[in-house]
Amino acid sequence: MSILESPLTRKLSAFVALSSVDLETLAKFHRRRRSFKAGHQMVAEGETHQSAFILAEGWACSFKVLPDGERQIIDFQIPGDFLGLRSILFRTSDHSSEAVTKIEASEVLAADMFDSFGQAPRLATAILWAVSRDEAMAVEHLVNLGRRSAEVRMAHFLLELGARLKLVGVGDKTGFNCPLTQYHLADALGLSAVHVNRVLRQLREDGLVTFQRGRVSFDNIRGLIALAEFDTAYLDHDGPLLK
Amino acid sequence: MSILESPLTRKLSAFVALSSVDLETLAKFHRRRRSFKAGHQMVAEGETHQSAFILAEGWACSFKVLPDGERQIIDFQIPGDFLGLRSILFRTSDHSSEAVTKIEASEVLAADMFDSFGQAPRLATAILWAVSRDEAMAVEHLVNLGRRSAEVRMAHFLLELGARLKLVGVGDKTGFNCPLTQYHLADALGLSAVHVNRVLRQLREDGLVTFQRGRVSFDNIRGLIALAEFDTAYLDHDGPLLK
DNA sequence: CCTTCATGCTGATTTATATCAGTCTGGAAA
DNA sequence: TTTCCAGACTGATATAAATCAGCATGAAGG
Repeated sequence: MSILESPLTRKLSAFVALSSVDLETLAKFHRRRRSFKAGHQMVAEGETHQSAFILAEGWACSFKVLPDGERQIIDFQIPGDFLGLRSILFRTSDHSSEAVTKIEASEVLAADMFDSFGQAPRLATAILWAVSRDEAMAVEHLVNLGRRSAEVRMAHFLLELGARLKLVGVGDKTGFNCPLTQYHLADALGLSAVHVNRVLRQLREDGLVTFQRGRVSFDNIRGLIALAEFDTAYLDHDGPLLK
Repeated sequence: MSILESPLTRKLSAFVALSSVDLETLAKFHRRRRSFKAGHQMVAEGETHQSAFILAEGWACSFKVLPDGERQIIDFQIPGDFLGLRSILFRTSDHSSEAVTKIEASEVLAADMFDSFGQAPRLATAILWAVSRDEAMAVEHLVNLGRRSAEVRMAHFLLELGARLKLVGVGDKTGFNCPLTQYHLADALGLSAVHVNRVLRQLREDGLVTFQRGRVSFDNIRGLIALAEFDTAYLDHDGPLLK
Protein backbone atom coordinates (compact mmCIF):
# COMPACT_ATOMS: atom_id res chain seq x y z
CA MET A 1 0.00 0.00 0.00
CA SER A 2 1.44 3.39 -0.94
CA ILE A 3 1.68 6.12 1.65
CA LEU A 4 -1.02 7.93 -0.32
CA GLU A 5 -3.59 5.31 0.58
CA SER A 6 -2.49 4.55 4.15
CA PRO A 7 -5.28 4.94 6.70
CA LEU A 8 -3.26 7.63 8.52
CA THR A 9 -2.86 9.70 5.35
CA ARG A 10 -6.53 9.28 4.70
CA LYS A 11 -7.38 10.46 8.18
CA LEU A 12 -5.00 13.44 8.20
CA SER A 13 -6.29 14.48 4.78
CA ALA A 14 -9.70 14.98 6.35
CA PHE A 15 -8.05 17.89 8.15
CA VAL A 16 -5.39 19.36 5.88
CA ALA A 17 -4.18 18.90 2.29
CA LEU A 18 -0.67 17.45 2.66
CA SER A 19 2.11 18.62 0.31
CA SER A 20 4.57 16.23 -1.32
CA VAL A 21 7.18 17.23 1.29
CA ASP A 22 4.68 16.40 4.03
CA LEU A 23 3.96 13.04 2.43
CA GLU A 24 7.65 12.20 2.01
CA THR A 25 8.28 13.07 5.64
CA LEU A 26 5.27 11.05 6.71
CA ALA A 27 6.59 8.11 4.69
CA LYS A 28 9.61 7.96 7.01
CA PHE A 29 7.24 7.10 9.85
CA HIS A 30 6.38 3.89 8.02
CA ARG A 31 9.86 2.36 7.67
CA ARG A 32 9.75 0.08 10.71
CA ARG A 33 6.93 -2.31 9.98
CA ARG A 34 6.03 -4.73 12.79
CA SER A 35 3.52 -7.55 13.30
CA PHE A 36 2.01 -8.57 16.63
CA LYS A 37 -0.25 -11.37 17.78
CA ALA A 38 -3.63 -10.76 19.39
CA GLY A 39 -3.17 -10.02 23.08
CA HIS A 40 0.36 -8.68 22.73
CA GLN A 41 1.14 -5.86 25.17
CA MET A 42 2.38 -2.98 23.03
CA VAL A 43 2.86 -0.33 25.73
CA ALA A 44 3.21 -0.76 29.50
CA GLU A 45 2.01 1.84 31.99
CA GLY A 46 4.71 3.22 34.27
CA GLU A 47 7.58 2.16 32.01
CA THR A 48 10.09 4.40 30.25
CA HIS A 49 11.42 4.00 26.70
CA GLN A 50 8.18 2.71 25.27
CA SER A 51 7.45 2.84 21.55
CA ALA A 52 4.71 4.56 19.65
CA PHE A 53 3.04 3.01 16.62
CA ILE A 54 0.82 3.85 13.71
CA LEU A 55 -1.75 1.11 13.33
CA ALA A 56 -2.11 -0.20 9.77
CA GLU A 57 -4.21 -3.34 10.27
CA GLY A 58 -6.24 -4.72 13.19
CA TRP A 59 -7.55 -3.33 16.46
CA ALA A 60 -5.82 -2.37 19.70
CA CYS A 61 -6.97 -0.85 22.97
CA SER A 62 -5.40 1.53 25.45
CA PHE A 63 -6.26 1.25 29.12
CA LYS A 64 -5.27 1.90 32.70
CA VAL A 65 -5.31 -0.69 35.44
CA LEU A 66 -6.29 0.40 38.94
CA PRO A 67 -4.56 -0.99 42.03
CA ASP A 68 -7.60 -3.16 42.79
CA GLY A 69 -7.19 -4.88 39.41
CA GLU A 70 -10.09 -3.11 37.71
CA ARG A 71 -9.39 -1.94 34.23
CA GLN A 72 -10.67 1.12 32.40
CA ILE A 73 -10.32 1.03 28.64
CA ILE A 74 -9.63 4.54 27.39
CA ASP A 75 -10.18 3.93 23.71
CA PHE A 76 -9.81 1.43 20.92
CA GLN A 77 -7.36 2.06 18.11
CA ILE A 78 -8.26 1.19 14.54
CA PRO A 79 -6.21 1.49 11.34
CA GLY A 80 -4.81 5.00 10.93
CA ASP A 81 -4.64 5.68 14.65
CA PHE A 82 -1.58 6.48 16.73
CA LEU A 83 -0.92 4.14 19.58
CA GLY A 84 1.19 5.07 22.60
CA LEU A 85 2.08 8.59 21.48
CA ARG A 86 2.03 9.89 25.04
CA SER A 87 4.42 7.14 26.06
CA ILE A 88 7.19 8.69 23.96
CA LEU A 89 6.37 12.30 24.89
CA PHE A 90 6.19 11.64 28.64
CA ARG A 91 8.95 10.42 30.93
CA THR A 92 6.95 7.34 31.81
CA SER A 93 3.94 6.00 30.00
CA ASP A 94 0.65 6.94 31.65
CA HIS A 95 -1.23 4.05 30.07
CA SER A 96 -0.96 0.56 28.63
CA SER A 97 -1.91 -0.71 25.20
CA GLU A 98 -2.58 -4.17 23.89
CA ALA A 99 -3.50 -5.78 20.60
CA VAL A 100 -7.14 -6.90 20.47
CA THR A 101 -6.63 -8.75 17.17
CA LYS A 102 -3.37 -9.51 15.41
CA ILE A 103 -2.06 -6.26 14.13
CA GLU A 104 0.28 -4.65 11.63
CA ALA A 105 1.86 -1.39 12.71
CA SER A 106 4.75 0.98 12.02
CA GLU A 107 6.98 1.83 14.95
CA VAL A 108 7.55 5.57 15.31
CA LEU A 109 10.65 6.88 17.08
CA ALA A 110 10.42 10.13 19.03
CA ALA A 111 13.40 11.50 17.09
CA ASP A 112 11.70 10.81 13.74
CA MET A 113 8.67 12.72 14.82
CA PHE A 114 10.47 15.70 16.33
CA ASP A 115 12.79 15.98 13.29
CA SER A 116 9.80 15.90 10.98
CA PHE A 117 8.40 19.06 12.58
CA GLY A 118 11.41 21.03 11.33
CA GLN A 119 11.11 19.61 7.82
CA ALA A 120 7.36 19.77 7.41
CA PRO A 121 5.67 22.24 9.75
CA ARG A 122 2.29 21.50 8.28
CA LEU A 123 2.72 17.89 9.29
CA ALA A 124 3.24 19.14 12.85
CA THR A 125 -0.12 20.88 12.58
CA ALA A 126 -1.73 17.71 11.24
CA ILE A 127 -0.30 15.61 14.07
CA LEU A 128 -1.44 18.20 16.60
CA TRP A 129 -4.89 17.86 15.03
CA ALA A 130 -4.76 14.06 15.31
CA VAL A 131 -3.78 14.26 18.98
CA SER A 132 -6.51 16.84 19.59
CA ARG A 133 -9.02 14.56 17.93
CA ASP A 134 -7.94 11.75 20.27
CA GLU A 135 -8.38 14.19 23.13
CA ALA A 136 -11.84 15.11 21.83
CA MET A 137 -12.76 11.43 21.85
CA ALA A 138 -11.46 10.99 25.40
CA VAL A 139 -13.54 14.03 26.37
CA GLU A 140 -16.66 12.60 24.75
CA HIS A 141 -16.08 9.32 26.57
CA LEU A 142 -15.78 11.36 29.76
CA VAL A 143 -19.21 12.86 29.13
CA ASN A 144 -20.45 9.38 28.29
CA LEU A 145 -19.33 8.00 31.65
CA GLY A 146 -20.26 11.05 33.66
CA ARG A 147 -23.73 11.85 32.44
CA ARG A 148 -25.26 9.20 30.21
CA SER A 149 -27.22 6.10 31.21
CA ALA A 150 -25.82 2.68 30.37
CA GLU A 151 -28.12 2.29 27.37
CA VAL A 152 -27.39 5.69 25.83
CA ARG A 153 -23.71 5.21 26.60
CA MET A 154 -23.63 1.96 24.66
CA ALA A 155 -25.52 3.45 21.73
CA HIS A 156 -23.15 6.39 21.61
CA PHE A 157 -20.09 4.18 21.77
CA LEU A 158 -21.21 1.92 18.92
CA LEU A 159 -22.11 4.91 16.74
CA GLU A 160 -18.73 6.50 17.36
CA LEU A 161 -16.92 3.33 16.35
CA GLY A 162 -19.07 3.14 13.24
CA ALA A 163 -18.25 6.73 12.28
CA ARG A 164 -14.53 6.26 12.85
CA LEU A 165 -14.39 3.03 10.87
CA LYS A 166 -16.29 4.60 8.01
CA LEU A 167 -13.71 7.42 7.79
CA VAL A 168 -10.88 4.95 7.20
CA GLY A 169 -12.96 2.92 4.79
CA VAL A 170 -14.06 -0.08 6.88
CA GLY A 171 -17.75 -0.54 7.57
CA ASP A 172 -20.68 1.63 6.50
CA LYS A 173 -24.01 2.82 7.81
CA THR A 174 -25.42 -0.72 7.95
CA GLY A 175 -22.77 -1.77 10.49
CA PHE A 176 -19.23 -3.07 10.86
CA ASN A 177 -17.23 -6.15 11.82
CA CYS A 178 -16.18 -5.91 15.43
CA PRO A 179 -13.68 -8.14 17.23
CA LEU A 180 -14.61 -6.92 20.72
CA THR A 181 -16.11 -9.07 23.46
CA GLN A 182 -18.72 -7.92 25.93
CA TYR A 183 -15.90 -7.72 28.48
CA HIS A 184 -14.17 -5.14 26.30
CA LEU A 185 -17.37 -3.11 26.19
CA ALA A 186 -17.76 -3.38 29.98
CA ASP A 187 -14.20 -2.16 30.59
CA ALA A 188 -14.63 0.69 28.12
CA LEU A 189 -18.04 1.85 29.33
CA GLY A 190 -17.46 1.55 33.07
CA LEU A 191 -20.13 -1.16 33.38
CA SER A 192 -20.12 -4.77 34.54
CA ALA A 193 -20.13 -7.44 31.86
CA VAL A 194 -23.49 -8.62 33.16
CA HIS A 195 -25.01 -5.22 32.66
CA VAL A 196 -23.46 -4.87 29.20
CA ASN A 197 -25.26 -8.03 28.24
CA ARG A 198 -28.61 -6.72 29.46
CA VAL A 199 -28.15 -3.40 27.70
CA LEU A 200 -27.25 -5.10 24.43
CA ARG A 201 -30.34 -7.27 24.70
CA GLN A 202 -32.47 -4.21 25.34
CA LEU A 203 -31.07 -2.39 22.29
CA ARG A 204 -31.55 -5.50 20.16
CA GLU A 205 -35.15 -6.01 21.33
CA ASP A 206 -35.86 -2.35 20.63
CA GLY A 207 -34.76 -3.00 17.05
CA LEU A 208 -31.96 -0.42 17.24
CA VAL A 209 -28.68 -2.31 16.98
CA THR A 210 -27.47 -5.91 17.10
CA PHE A 211 -24.10 -6.88 18.54
CA GLN A 212 -23.58 -10.55 17.73
CA ARG A 213 -20.97 -12.95 16.44
CA GLY A 214 -18.33 -10.34 15.66
CA ARG A 215 -20.67 -7.99 13.87
CA VAL A 216 -22.43 -4.78 14.83
CA SER A 217 -25.56 -4.20 12.73
CA PHE A 218 -27.34 -0.88 12.83
CA ASP A 219 -30.94 -2.08 12.53
CA ASN A 220 -32.41 1.38 12.95
CA ILE A 221 -29.60 3.89 12.77
CA ARG A 222 -31.87 6.94 12.92
CA GLY A 223 -33.48 5.69 16.09
CA LEU A 224 -30.07 4.89 17.52
CA ILE A 225 -28.70 8.35 16.71
CA ALA A 226 -31.77 9.91 18.30
CA LEU A 227 -31.43 7.79 21.43
CA ALA A 228 -27.73 8.60 21.80
CA GLU A 229 -28.12 12.23 20.73
CA PHE A 230 -25.10 11.45 18.58
CA ASP A 231 -23.39 14.33 16.81
CA THR A 232 -20.09 13.72 14.98
CA ALA A 233 -18.85 17.31 15.41
CA TYR A 234 -16.26 16.24 17.98
CA LEU A 235 -14.65 13.91 15.43
CA ASP A 236 -14.15 16.88 13.06
CA HIS A 237 -14.90 14.78 9.97
CA ASP A 238 -16.45 17.50 7.87
CA GLY A 239 -13.76 18.12 5.30
CA PRO A 240 -10.48 20.02 5.45
CA LEU A 241 -10.01 23.09 7.62
CA LEU A 242 -6.87 24.28 5.87
CA LYS A 243 -6.25 23.78 2.18
CA MET B 1 5.63 39.94 33.88
CA SER B 2 8.25 38.87 31.35
CA ILE B 3 7.64 35.92 29.10
CA LEU B 4 10.34 34.09 31.05
CA GLU B 5 8.18 34.00 34.16
CA SER B 6 4.80 33.45 32.54
CA PRO B 7 2.95 30.40 33.88
CA LEU B 8 2.93 28.87 30.39
CA THR B 9 6.70 29.17 30.03
CA ARG B 10 7.08 27.71 33.47
CA LYS B 11 4.89 24.77 32.54
CA LEU B 12 6.49 24.09 29.15
CA SER B 13 9.94 24.29 30.75
CA ALA B 14 8.99 21.28 32.87
CA PHE B 15 9.10 19.38 29.58
CA VAL B 16 11.79 20.91 27.38
CA ALA B 17 14.45 23.64 27.61
CA LEU B 18 13.23 26.41 25.30
CA SER B 19 15.77 28.30 23.17
CA SER B 20 15.75 32.08 22.78
CA VAL B 21 14.09 31.64 19.36
CA ASP B 22 11.40 29.48 20.99
CA LEU B 23 10.85 32.12 23.68
CA GLU B 24 10.66 34.98 21.15
CA THR B 25 8.14 33.02 19.12
CA LEU B 26 6.18 32.18 22.23
CA ALA B 27 6.17 35.88 23.17
CA LYS B 28 4.12 36.56 20.03
CA PHE B 29 1.32 34.49 21.54
CA HIS B 30 1.04 37.04 24.32
CA ARG B 31 0.39 40.18 22.30
CA ARG B 32 -3.40 40.25 22.56
CA ARG B 33 -4.09 40.65 26.24
CA ARG B 34 -7.76 40.41 27.28
CA SER B 35 -9.72 40.65 30.54
CA PHE B 36 -13.03 38.92 31.25
CA LYS B 37 -15.51 39.00 34.11
CA ALA B 38 -16.41 35.92 36.12
CA GLY B 39 -19.06 33.93 34.28
CA HIS B 40 -18.08 35.17 30.81
CA GLN B 41 -18.53 32.55 28.10
CA MET B 42 -15.16 32.30 26.36
CA VAL B 43 -15.90 29.52 23.89
CA ALA B 44 -19.27 28.22 22.67
CA GLU B 45 -19.83 24.60 21.65
CA GLY B 46 -20.98 24.12 18.08
CA GLU B 47 -19.79 27.54 16.92
CA THR B 48 -17.13 28.30 14.31
CA HIS B 49 -14.43 31.00 14.47
CA GLN B 50 -13.91 30.70 18.20
CA SER B 51 -10.74 31.95 19.87
CA ALA B 52 -8.15 30.14 21.89
CA PHE B 53 -6.48 31.70 24.92
CA ILE B 54 -3.57 31.26 27.24
CA LEU B 55 -4.74 31.84 30.76
CA ALA B 56 -2.54 34.21 32.80
CA GLU B 57 -4.69 34.91 35.86
CA GLY B 58 -7.83 33.32 37.30
CA TRP B 59 -9.74 30.08 36.74
CA ALA B 60 -11.91 28.87 33.86
CA CYS B 61 -13.73 25.65 33.11
CA SER B 62 -14.45 23.74 29.92
CA PHE B 63 -17.63 21.71 29.64
CA LYS B 64 -20.24 20.12 27.41
CA VAL B 65 -23.96 20.55 27.84
CA LEU B 66 -26.21 17.60 27.07
CA PRO B 67 -29.58 18.05 25.35
CA ASP B 68 -31.38 17.43 28.68
CA GLY B 69 -29.57 20.42 30.16
CA GLU B 70 -27.12 18.42 32.24
CA ARG B 71 -23.58 19.66 32.16
CA GLN B 72 -20.34 17.73 32.33
CA ILE B 73 -17.28 19.78 33.24
CA ILE B 74 -14.28 18.40 31.40
CA ASP B 75 -11.57 20.26 33.25
CA PHE B 76 -10.68 23.48 34.99
CA GLN B 77 -8.05 25.76 33.51
CA ILE B 78 -5.58 27.54 35.76
CA PRO B 79 -2.81 30.01 34.89
CA GLY B 80 -0.52 28.62 32.20
CA ASP B 81 -3.20 26.49 30.59
CA PHE B 82 -4.52 26.69 27.05
CA LEU B 83 -8.22 27.29 26.74
CA GLY B 84 -10.22 26.42 23.65
CA LEU B 85 -7.33 25.07 21.59
CA ARG B 86 -9.54 22.47 19.91
CA SER B 87 -11.97 25.21 18.95
CA ILE B 88 -9.41 26.73 16.56
CA LEU B 89 -8.15 23.38 15.24
CA PHE B 90 -11.61 21.99 14.58
CA ARG B 91 -14.19 23.41 12.23
CA THR B 92 -16.67 23.82 15.02
CA SER B 93 -15.86 23.85 18.70
CA ASP B 94 -16.64 20.56 20.44
CA HIS B 95 -16.92 22.20 23.88
CA SER B 96 -17.73 25.40 25.75
CA SER B 97 -15.58 27.35 28.18
CA GLU B 98 -16.45 29.92 30.76
CA ALA B 99 -14.61 32.05 33.29
CA VAL B 100 -15.07 30.83 36.87
CA THR B 101 -13.39 33.92 38.33
CA LYS B 102 -12.44 37.11 36.54
CA ILE B 103 -9.56 36.25 34.28
CA GLU B 104 -6.64 37.68 32.34
CA ALA B 105 -5.73 35.85 29.17
CA SER B 106 -3.88 36.21 25.87
CA GLU B 107 -5.85 35.50 22.73
CA VAL B 108 -4.06 33.12 20.36
CA LEU B 109 -4.85 33.13 16.65
CA ALA B 110 -4.63 29.89 14.68
CA ALA B 111 -2.33 31.56 12.16
CA ASP B 112 0.10 32.65 14.90
CA MET B 113 0.34 29.13 16.16
CA PHE B 114 0.72 27.43 12.80
CA ASP B 115 3.34 29.98 11.67
CA SER B 116 5.28 29.46 14.87
CA PHE B 117 5.77 25.77 14.04
CA GLY B 118 7.85 26.73 11.00
CA GLN B 119 9.96 29.18 12.99
CA ALA B 120 10.47 27.15 16.15
CA PRO B 121 9.96 23.41 15.67
CA ARG B 122 10.83 22.73 19.27
CA LEU B 123 7.94 24.93 20.30
CA ALA B 124 5.70 22.68 18.21
CA THR B 125 6.96 19.75 20.24
CA ALA B 126 6.33 21.63 23.49
CA ILE B 127 2.79 22.50 22.45
CA LEU B 128 2.19 18.91 21.40
CA TRP B 129 3.35 17.95 24.88
CA ALA B 130 0.98 20.46 26.49
CA VAL B 131 -1.95 19.12 24.48
CA SER B 132 -0.94 15.56 25.32
CA ARG B 133 -0.82 16.48 28.99
CA ASP B 134 -4.35 17.86 28.70
CA GLU B 135 -5.33 14.61 27.04
CA ALA B 136 -3.66 12.66 29.86
CA MET B 137 -5.75 14.62 32.35
CA ALA B 138 -8.94 13.95 30.41
CA VAL B 139 -8.00 10.27 30.40
CA GLU B 140 -7.40 10.26 34.14
CA HIS B 141 -10.78 11.94 34.66
CA LEU B 142 -12.26 9.21 32.47
CA VAL B 143 -10.82 6.56 34.79
CA ASN B 144 -12.08 8.61 37.72
CA LEU B 145 -15.65 8.59 36.42
CA GLY B 146 -15.56 5.05 35.13
CA ARG B 147 -14.02 3.13 37.98
CA ARG B 148 -13.66 5.10 41.19
CA SER B 149 -16.20 5.61 43.98
CA ALA B 150 -17.47 9.10 44.72
CA GLU B 151 -15.17 9.50 47.71
CA VAL B 152 -11.98 8.35 45.96
CA ARG B 153 -12.98 10.38 42.92
CA MET B 154 -13.21 13.55 44.98
CA ALA B 155 -9.90 12.87 46.74
CA HIS B 156 -8.19 12.28 43.40
CA PHE B 157 -9.65 15.42 41.90
CA LEU B 158 -8.53 17.67 44.77
CA LEU B 159 -5.04 16.17 44.75
CA GLU B 160 -4.72 16.70 41.00
CA LEU B 161 -5.71 20.35 41.34
CA GLY B 162 -3.19 20.72 44.15
CA ALA B 163 -0.39 19.24 42.06
CA ARG B 164 -1.21 21.39 39.04
CA LEU B 165 -1.40 24.59 41.06
CA LYS B 166 1.89 23.82 42.77
CA LEU B 167 3.60 23.45 39.37
CA VAL B 168 2.64 27.00 38.39
CA GLY B 169 3.55 28.34 41.82
CA VAL B 170 0.14 28.78 43.50
CA GLY B 171 -0.61 26.67 46.55
CA ASP B 172 1.56 24.07 48.24
CA LYS B 173 1.23 20.75 50.02
CA THR B 174 -0.87 22.28 52.82
CA GLY B 175 -3.61 23.29 50.38
CA PHE B 176 -4.73 25.98 47.94
CA ASN B 177 -7.30 28.72 47.46
CA CYS B 178 -10.17 27.43 45.40
CA PRO B 179 -12.96 29.50 43.84
CA LEU B 180 -15.15 26.49 42.98
CA THR B 181 -18.61 25.82 44.41
CA GLN B 182 -19.94 22.37 45.26
CA TYR B 183 -21.97 22.61 42.06
CA HIS B 184 -18.76 22.90 40.07
CA LEU B 185 -17.46 19.77 41.78
CA ALA B 186 -20.72 17.95 41.08
CA ASP B 187 -20.63 18.84 37.37
CA ALA B 188 -16.98 17.83 37.13
CA LEU B 189 -17.24 14.54 39.01
CA GLY B 190 -20.52 13.31 37.54
CA LEU B 191 -22.26 13.47 40.93
CA SER B 192 -25.26 15.35 42.30
CA ALA B 193 -24.54 18.42 44.38
CA VAL B 194 -26.21 16.69 47.32
CA HIS B 195 -23.84 13.78 47.13
CA VAL B 196 -20.81 16.07 46.72
CA ASN B 197 -21.77 17.66 49.99
CA ARG B 198 -22.00 14.30 51.77
CA VAL B 199 -18.67 13.16 50.35
CA LEU B 200 -16.93 16.37 51.41
CA ARG B 201 -18.32 15.96 54.91
CA GLN B 202 -17.06 12.38 55.01
CA LEU B 203 -13.55 13.40 53.92
CA ARG B 204 -13.53 16.23 56.45
CA GLU B 205 -14.71 13.99 59.31
CA ASP B 206 -12.05 11.46 58.38
CA GLY B 207 -9.48 14.24 58.84
CA LEU B 208 -8.23 13.98 55.26
CA VAL B 209 -9.17 17.23 53.52
CA THR B 210 -11.33 20.29 54.21
CA PHE B 211 -13.15 22.15 51.44
CA GLN B 212 -14.55 25.30 52.98
CA ARG B 213 -14.88 29.00 52.39
CA GLY B 214 -12.81 29.13 49.21
CA ARG B 215 -9.96 27.06 50.54
CA VAL B 216 -8.91 23.43 50.18
CA SER B 217 -6.78 22.30 53.14
CA PHE B 218 -4.96 19.00 53.00
CA ASP B 219 -5.31 17.91 56.63
CA ASN B 220 -3.67 14.54 56.07
CA ILE B 221 -2.15 14.51 52.62
CA ARG B 222 -0.50 11.10 52.98
CA GLY B 223 -3.78 9.54 53.93
CA LEU B 224 -5.51 11.32 51.08
CA ILE B 225 -2.91 10.14 48.55
CA ALA B 226 -3.28 6.60 49.87
CA LEU B 227 -7.08 6.74 49.62
CA ALA B 228 -7.00 8.10 46.08
CA GLU B 229 -4.05 5.94 45.02
CA PHE B 230 -2.79 9.19 43.55
CA ASP B 231 0.27 9.07 41.32
CA THR B 232 1.35 12.21 39.44
CA ALA B 233 3.00 10.29 36.57
CA TYR B 234 0.19 11.24 34.17
CA LEU B 235 0.92 14.92 34.72
CA ASP B 236 4.55 14.32 33.64
CA HIS B 237 5.91 16.61 36.35
CA ASP B 238 9.46 16.40 37.59
CA GLY B 239 8.60 16.16 41.23
CA PRO B 240 5.72 14.67 43.19
CA LEU B 241 3.17 16.75 45.08
CA LEU B 242 4.75 15.82 48.39
CA LYS B 243 8.21 17.22 48.84
C1' DC C 1 -13.99 -38.15 22.62
C1' DC C 2 -14.12 -35.72 26.69
C1' DT C 3 -12.43 -31.71 29.21
C1' DT C 4 -11.53 -27.07 29.70
C1' DC C 5 -12.17 -22.40 29.13
C1' DA C 6 -13.78 -18.16 27.20
C1' DT C 7 -17.85 -15.97 26.15
C1' DG C 8 -22.65 -15.08 26.33
C1' DC C 9 -26.59 -15.07 29.04
C1' DT C 10 -30.10 -14.84 33.21
C1' DG C 11 -32.72 -14.17 37.92
C1' DA C 12 -32.25 -12.60 42.70
C1' DT C 13 -30.34 -9.52 45.77
C1' DT C 14 -27.60 -5.61 47.34
C1' DT C 15 -25.63 -1.07 47.20
C1' DA C 16 -24.15 3.36 45.67
C1' DT C 17 -25.90 7.33 44.25
C1' DA C 18 -29.83 10.13 42.54
C1' DT C 19 -33.92 12.56 43.54
C1' DC C 20 -37.17 14.87 46.39
C1' DA C 21 -38.19 18.01 49.71
C1' DG C 22 -36.86 20.63 52.52
C1' DT C 23 -33.69 23.85 56.45
C1' DC C 24 -30.00 27.05 57.55
C1' DT C 25 -26.61 30.70 56.77
C1' DG C 26 -24.33 34.91 55.19
C1' DG C 27 -24.06 38.43 52.09
C1' DA C 28 -26.30 41.55 48.64
C1' DA C 29 -30.11 44.23 47.23
C1' DA C 30 -34.16 46.93 48.18
C1' DT D 1 -34.00 46.31 58.44
C1' DT D 2 -36.00 43.34 55.82
C1' DT D 3 -36.09 40.58 51.89
C1' DC D 4 -33.94 37.76 48.76
C1' DC D 5 -30.95 34.36 47.07
C1' DA D 6 -27.05 31.34 46.31
C1' DG D 7 -24.70 28.04 48.47
C1' DA D 8 -24.14 24.62 52.01
C1' DC D 9 -26.32 21.07 54.28
C1' DT D 10 -29.67 17.02 55.70
C1' DG D 11 -33.16 12.94 56.01
C1' DA D 12 -36.20 9.94 53.41
C1' DT D 13 -37.05 7.49 49.43
C1' DA D 14 -36.27 5.74 44.72
C1' DT D 15 -33.50 3.56 41.21
C1' DA D 16 -29.72 2.22 38.18
C1' DA D 17 -26.31 -0.77 38.11
C1' DA D 18 -23.26 -3.98 40.71
C1' DT D 19 -22.69 -8.34 42.63
C1' DC D 20 -23.69 -13.07 43.39
C1' DA D 21 -24.58 -17.39 41.72
C1' DG D 22 -25.37 -19.75 38.53
C1' DC D 23 -26.45 -22.20 33.23
C1' DA D 24 -25.51 -22.72 28.09
C1' DT D 25 -22.68 -22.86 24.13
C1' DG D 26 -18.89 -23.50 21.10
C1' DA D 27 -14.06 -23.67 20.14
C1' DA D 28 -9.48 -25.42 21.52
C1' DG D 29 -6.64 -28.89 23.40
C1' DG D 30 -5.27 -33.24 25.28
